[in-house]
Amino acid sequence: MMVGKEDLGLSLSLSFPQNHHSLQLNLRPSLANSCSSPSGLTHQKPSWNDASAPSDPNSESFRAETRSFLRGIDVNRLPSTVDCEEEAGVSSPNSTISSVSGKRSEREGNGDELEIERACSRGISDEEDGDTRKKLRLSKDQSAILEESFKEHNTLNPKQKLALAKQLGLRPRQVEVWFQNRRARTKLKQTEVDCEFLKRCCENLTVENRRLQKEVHELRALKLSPQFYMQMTPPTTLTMCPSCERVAVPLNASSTVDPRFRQLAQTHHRPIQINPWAPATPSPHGPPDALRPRS
DNA sequence: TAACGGTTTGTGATTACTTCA
DNA sequence: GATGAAGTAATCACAAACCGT
Repeated sequence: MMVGKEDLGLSLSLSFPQNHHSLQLNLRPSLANSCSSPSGLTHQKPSWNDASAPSDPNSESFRAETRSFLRGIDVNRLPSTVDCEEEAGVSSPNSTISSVSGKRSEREGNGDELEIERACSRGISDEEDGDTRKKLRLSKDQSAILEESFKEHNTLNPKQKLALAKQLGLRPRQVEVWFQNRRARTKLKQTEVDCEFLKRCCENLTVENRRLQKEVHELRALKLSPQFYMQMTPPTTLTMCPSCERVAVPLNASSTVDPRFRQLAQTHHRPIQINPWAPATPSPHGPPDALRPRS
């Protein structure tokens, strides 16, 4: 994780436990790729139906062609002719160059929302008319407002989306995409946190398991010794440990008790460290949100 | 120290698929 | 069961930050 860089994205809704300063997220897919998803589904299928498109959508040459094709086209070019056509339901030969393309835009492309989209688009293209525009990056203010909104509700209803878009001077689709990405990345990060938590749980349970096995061994060894029965305190003096509900031997028990047994009795009621975030020292932090019992 | 090029990270956007009313 | 809206998962592409030379 970069230190000097602002983390506007994912830090707000996540509480990191002690000793867990940062988590590295590498969302970058392998470049050589063809990486199909684990489920074997293909996600690379382009949606254009242009007859001139390369035959194998997954081939490297196809990608190269696509890239070189896109290179001359501004990805963030705001809807001018092509996009307006798309809003009207006309399909583009290359949907990736349009920020309002696809099914979603078709369903959104009506009524007030469309009006706002058009208004926003007009406004921005006026500003950036002429030269090739770089990939859009939201301003700090825009990001901050989106973050605030996300903290309040991580999904938006259409009204909220429109209002937010209007407030930020963005298209509703952009707001929607921002929220989608934000949810996805929050979830991803939470998954990593949960994974880390479970790993620590597992480690602690392994340690505890070893300790208990050792204890069983020791008890078995004592059980085999005849002295064990002779020197045992009468059952009436046994008490129950309130925490672990095992039979405990009072520390002031008869001095005639086998010292090995007494030592065992004194040591076996150590508190069991349950909190995986603090294997050595007690931590005020509990488990990650996702692992807390939900009400 | 500045400049430069390669690498890594963050993020806007798209697409295919799933879920649910 | 069919359909459409809204969501998720996976991925791409690019800008910016980082880093070694």
